[in-house]
Amino acid sequence: MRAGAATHKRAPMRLTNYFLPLLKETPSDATIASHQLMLRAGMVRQNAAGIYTWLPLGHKVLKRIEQIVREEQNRAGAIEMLMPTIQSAELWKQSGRYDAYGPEMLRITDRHDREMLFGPTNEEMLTDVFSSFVRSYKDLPKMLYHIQWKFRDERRPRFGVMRGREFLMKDTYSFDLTPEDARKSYNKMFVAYLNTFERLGLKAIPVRAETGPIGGDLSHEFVILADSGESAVYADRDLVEMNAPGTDIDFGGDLQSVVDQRTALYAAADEMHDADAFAAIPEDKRMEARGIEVGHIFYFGTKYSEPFNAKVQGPDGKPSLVEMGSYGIGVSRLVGGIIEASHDENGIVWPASVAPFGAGIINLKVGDAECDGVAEELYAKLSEAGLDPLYDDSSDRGGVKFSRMDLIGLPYAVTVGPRGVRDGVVEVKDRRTGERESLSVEAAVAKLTG
RNA sequence: CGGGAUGUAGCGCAGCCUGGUAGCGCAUCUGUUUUGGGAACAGAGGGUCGCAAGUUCGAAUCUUGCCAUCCCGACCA
Repeated sequence: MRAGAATHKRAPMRLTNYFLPLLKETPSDATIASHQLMLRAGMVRQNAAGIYTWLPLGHKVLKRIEQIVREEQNRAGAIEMLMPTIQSAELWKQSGRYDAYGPEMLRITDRHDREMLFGPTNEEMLTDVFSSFVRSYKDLPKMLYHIQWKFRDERRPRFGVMRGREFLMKDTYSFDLTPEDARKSYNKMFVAYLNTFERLGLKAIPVRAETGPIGGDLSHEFVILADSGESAVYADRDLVEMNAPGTDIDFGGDLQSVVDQRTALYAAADEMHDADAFAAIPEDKRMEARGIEVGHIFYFGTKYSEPFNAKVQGPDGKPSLVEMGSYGIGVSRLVGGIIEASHDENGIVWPASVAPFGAGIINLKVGDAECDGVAEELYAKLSEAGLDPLYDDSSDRGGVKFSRMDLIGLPYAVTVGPRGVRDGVVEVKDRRTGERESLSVEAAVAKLTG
């Protein structure tokens, strides 16, 4: 993306050339804030229950989130690839999940009447690919991931993109020789997730999750705190206030202490909640909140390596099944999740890291040579600094422009009007705080890019 | 999948009970005046009333079936 920015030139993003179909009134189908705001801000359009078209503004945010997720996976040593959306039923029969999955799986037959399905996840497929190439323990450990659309035919899709049927997900799969090594992979993802969510402007906490037949403590859900969250979360306040380890952490080093530091503190969702353990926390540290699950990591041992006979030869010459784990992040769900965690009565408040545009430029008197000149100058300088501004060059009235910028939630709005221009200033408004200040063009650019 | 509700213009809704020319607000288009927080006036366009059968001289309205969407619950990134 960085490299692309230098070579990928495009015309200035003027609102009059953009495709931003806003809604003034809230569609009656939407009941939670993120869904309402995504529809009103022209980010998505529903095509069927739980299936959405990503309009330009929503698409930009989706891609920015995806890119942050990608960068942190790469940093942790995971390797990107891409598997298909449509899978053959054969693989799923081999793992036994073709029958186990039930009606949530969208089943399709092709023209030759072969059984296919729209993948709800990719354990089978990747284990199959992996086992067909890897023979030696020397090829381990490996973490492979892809970011791909998936489909789960939910009984009841709802909450817009937060619980859609078609959704974009990042899923990583780890392959190790021993359970001890698998824990190291698990720890890498644990840390990568903390850093990822912090970069996304979110407060995400790892909560203990059900581990299934494998047992152990190697399963965590990452939840973000928001009033509209679907499940109750109980946690030690110290955990919530803890910062992410930071992207300069050494993924080649021992991460156990970093993980222990967090898992030692109480945090659980409804299903795993232990009232006694929670009561043991000092009262002022106890926190009950609502949470939205945005990530899930877990170790599942040889559950899939067994049916696919994914074995490697160890140093002792003996073949052994690979130890696996899988690690998901709901990328499209995060778009809604971030809005749930960050909005106000006027609209969305994007964290700068995922905002569709870095700033908005509002020209209050389009056609006035001086205003046009200052707005163009601002646009050029902010673009030059890589801020990717959106220039509102429409002939709408001021009030319309202001409320529109508030709705789409860009971090800053810079207003250029005849009054300010006369005095050599523009007005910079911080979307989050609402603070406004009059600054010279140079000072405004410095403030936004500094 | 159980329970509840709704489908009428792009969006939000009224009309249905009691059958008789399909309406309102916003948005859109034209014109004039406006223009620093969702402008005013004048005019215009836009609808197989979710679909299909039925009852009737006549159905948005009554009956039956189907489809779609949403809400609450149980389950999931």
